[in-house]
Amino acid sequence: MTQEIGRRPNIYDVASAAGVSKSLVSLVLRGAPGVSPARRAAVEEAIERLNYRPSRAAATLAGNRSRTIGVVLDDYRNLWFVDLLAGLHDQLAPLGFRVAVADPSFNAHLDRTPVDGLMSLRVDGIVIATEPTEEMFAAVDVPVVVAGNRDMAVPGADVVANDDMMGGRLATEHLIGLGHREIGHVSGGGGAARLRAQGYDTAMRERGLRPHIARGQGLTTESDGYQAALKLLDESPSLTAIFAANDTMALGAAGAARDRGRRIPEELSLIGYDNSPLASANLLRLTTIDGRNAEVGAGAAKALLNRMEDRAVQIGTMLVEPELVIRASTAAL
Amino acid sequence: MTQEIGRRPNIYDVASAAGVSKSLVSLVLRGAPGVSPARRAAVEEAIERLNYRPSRAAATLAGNRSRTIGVVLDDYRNLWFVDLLAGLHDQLAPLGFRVAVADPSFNAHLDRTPVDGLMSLRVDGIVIATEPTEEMFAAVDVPVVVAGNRDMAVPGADVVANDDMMGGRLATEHLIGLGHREIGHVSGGGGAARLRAQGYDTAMRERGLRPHIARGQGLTTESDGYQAALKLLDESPSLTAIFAANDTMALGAAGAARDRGRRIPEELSLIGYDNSPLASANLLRLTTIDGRNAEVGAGAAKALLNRMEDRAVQIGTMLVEPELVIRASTAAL
DNA sequence: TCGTGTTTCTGGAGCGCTCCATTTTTATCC
DNA sequence: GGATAAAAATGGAGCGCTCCAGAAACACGA
Repeated sequence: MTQEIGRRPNIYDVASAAGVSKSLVSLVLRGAPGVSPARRAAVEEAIERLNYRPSRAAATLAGNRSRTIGVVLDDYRNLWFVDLLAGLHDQLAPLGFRVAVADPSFNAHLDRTPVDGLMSLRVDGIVIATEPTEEMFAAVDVPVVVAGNRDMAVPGADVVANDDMMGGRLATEHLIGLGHREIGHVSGGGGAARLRAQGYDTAMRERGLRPHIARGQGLTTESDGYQAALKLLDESPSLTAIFAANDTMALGAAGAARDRGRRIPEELSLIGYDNSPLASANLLRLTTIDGRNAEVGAGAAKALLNRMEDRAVQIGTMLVEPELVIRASTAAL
Repeated sequence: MTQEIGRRPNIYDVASAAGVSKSLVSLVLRGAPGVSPARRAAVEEAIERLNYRPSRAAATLAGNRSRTIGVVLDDYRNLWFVDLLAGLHDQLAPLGFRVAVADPSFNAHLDRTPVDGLMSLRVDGIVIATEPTEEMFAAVDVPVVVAGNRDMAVPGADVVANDDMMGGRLATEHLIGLGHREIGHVSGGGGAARLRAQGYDTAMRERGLRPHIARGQGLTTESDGYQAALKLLDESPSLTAIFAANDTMALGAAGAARDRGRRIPEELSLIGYDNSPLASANLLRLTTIDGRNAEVGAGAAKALLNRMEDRAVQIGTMLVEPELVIRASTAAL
């Protein structure tokens, strides 16, 4: 036994324990074809016996790639990303790729942007699931796709998103179809919110209805939704329905409705956006727009994979069609 | 210019651009003392000019440590982890450590447990913020702390958690103090829930009150809370208050109360646990127990740091005192 | 001016893998 | 059975850093 105690086993330890070369161990590790079943079994047995865990650092360094896709999130509290990650994961994991999320309150002491952190990890691709900024793209030479936001036309970066404008229209037309005419919109900061508002605005004007939009102080949090909805209800008491730019803001709007004594859906219809876990909560049973984030995630994965094979291929912008999910927060007037 | 195009700059490129040795660049990178200001500036300028991003893979491999702490989460939908991460981050980031979260729906294709993935990353420590299982500890030779769960007495692993039993008692005593006598408890799976139930049970029995505990089908989700609360309300209509094992289940319980026509807090007081972002939502204004997860995170970070310096030091179990946060979901009987 | 101590800087070795060219083994056919 | 092709296995080079021992530069008192 040449292995000293206290040292983590490496690929050579496994090789000698299995009676093969380190290269063969490497092949087994990567699931390469063309390894005889007998040797493969011997290597796997040795791995198990030694409790060997390959060093990703060494693999990344030697292979000049990490087989990891980085995801930049914005806020854990807004749960729209959960399905996005699931969609990414489902596509990527079978191909041996890992998904690494960059902490939203990212390691600012060490990097200027979350993307820096991912680049120093040598990720093979990046999904940006937050408002993109110019500086994020500064030092990136791997495929990038922006998910869920069509705001920024980044040369060379694909965009996969749900069609927010269509979703805004869908939500609004659902309410109009239920007989509502006085419909308010609770909006927030950011590109997706802007497009949703635009869809709302178009749908309203097409029917000759007057849009009422209130925007919260901050971005798209519950309290922003609460404040904006309060404003809407106070300034336009004749409103019979509210479309909120996302489910979290819809939760805020539901609070505002309760505080103004407006029962949902009897006295006020409410529709959200994202079909997040929150929307299915029994207290809300929120009618919402499902942006089909799992499919957005899957699309982002495919875009990345395409571009990793061939940098020239570009899908440009891919839009996923959103769907109306009717629950109990909207009712006929 | 010796740097070929198309290749990422490495430490040698920076060194020659700055007219120093690679070792000096390494020192600057790590913020080491004893580098003259002039050289430091030259190196930083070169880094900037070349858009250099150090390879963490190489640094990890060479240094035999990643300066990263891994966190194992269970479910992104249950937001109690948000403050925990913040607490960890605040302690660790100033010391140059990164925080890496292991995806809950972890890369099962590649690892047997989320911990495997972190070990192959060569993290310097691990925080387990989910139900620990035996196999998680199998191949781990770095400091581990279990956060938020006291269930498992793992030899050699510190435990930092809020005092769930005390919290359960606090919640129950708050309700008793408001005059409630018929108090139900909505519980869930997992060790923390068990302790909270125990605190509830003790507080009830001490006052000679009969405990009513309902447990959902699954673990601790909204729908588990909904079902359990429905059962409670239907089987014991005389209940005037419900203590839910966490805020997510309390959301479910609020739904059940609404569906049974019990207004909160007029006809039913409701108290949750965790003081998650959900609890402060205007619709709920949920009275809850704040487990002070940021402090739990900070404590976990300190425990890890201690043990990284000296493997023998052990804090054992550290309990953070929970606090009652009174909002609007509980009222005097 | 020179020695001595201190601060600053440097080159070499090596971390644990992957990739590639090459060698060895096995299978196939005449 | 031997030549040839295909499959399986191997050794060496090198990825980009950190760490360490030692060299160079500098400071200062005798």
